[in-house]
Amino acid sequence: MISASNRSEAGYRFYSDSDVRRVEFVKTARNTGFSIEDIAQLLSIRVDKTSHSCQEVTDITRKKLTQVNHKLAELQSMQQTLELLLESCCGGPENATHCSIMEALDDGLLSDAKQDTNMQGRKEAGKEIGKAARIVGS
Amino acid sequence: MISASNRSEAGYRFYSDSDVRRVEFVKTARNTGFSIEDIAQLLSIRVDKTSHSCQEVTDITRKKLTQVNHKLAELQSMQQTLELLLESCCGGPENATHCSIMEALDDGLLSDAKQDTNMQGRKEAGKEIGKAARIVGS
DNA sequence: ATTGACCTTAGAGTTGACTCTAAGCTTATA
DNA sequence: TATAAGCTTAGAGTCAACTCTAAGGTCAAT
Repeated sequence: MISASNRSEAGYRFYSDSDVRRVEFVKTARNTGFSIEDIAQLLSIRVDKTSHSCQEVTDITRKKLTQVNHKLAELQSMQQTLELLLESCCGGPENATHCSIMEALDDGLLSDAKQDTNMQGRKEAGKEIGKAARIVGS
Repeated sequence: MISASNRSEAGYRFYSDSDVRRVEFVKTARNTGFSIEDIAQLLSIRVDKTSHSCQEVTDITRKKLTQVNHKLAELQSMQQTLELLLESCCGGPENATHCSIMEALDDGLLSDAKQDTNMQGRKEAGKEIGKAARIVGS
């Protein structure tokens, strides 16, 4: 993606100004949140702008924005939950027998029944313990 | 982390109610954003609450919140940038020769000089192309 | 000329959290 | 009592983006 355009006799790379500009482009795109693969696409557009449309570029950008928004929603929900948990717990040196964080986790955070937000990428959050789960007393 | 407490003669797992409660605990923690490792810690507290303090629990929680907040900041910055980019580009079928997204990436998004926000986890964002980079014209 | 810093390639290892496979045994049901 | 569905273990593979290593060659400054 950032190969040098020519080499010394011994094979050392030489970077032209335009190579450097390419690298800067990559860094900027990286900072903007684009993945390596996205950037490969953007670069291939960059080297031949005339045969690519603005739409292609906005498609990539919009897709990324959608992902970012999704992740943001997840994180905001986590943030809220974590803040609530922290508010509820004394955080002191006493033992955790009645720790309200532990209790909340035990009780499935019943307050705000968020479910499966987060869960990065997992399709089905894994199947449940199968078929009524051979559950036995206690 | 979620081993069954006993087995059938043939080795099939039997899950007791308390095993199931443990699994629910894990799921809730997962939904809250805790990593597998965090959860292992929380579980070890859970099984013997008397020898762990509330502080240990809040430490784990606060650490996670810090991470979440950090990631949130990154994502918010990305979101803003991506939105700006999308606003600036026509997104039409015309070729990308003057695409303002491409231009913005070329110019390092000079508007709001964000730097190294994002860059997930990379220590130093990789060293620069070494020592003035053997740059040569063009 | 020596030398220390730096470059080259290639490949392996890491992280975190999965997902998939295979071979073979067990179970509940029809 | 067949039999399909489901369980067991163990290990390999996947994803994304690094990070590290090694062996050997090169370059620039002293």
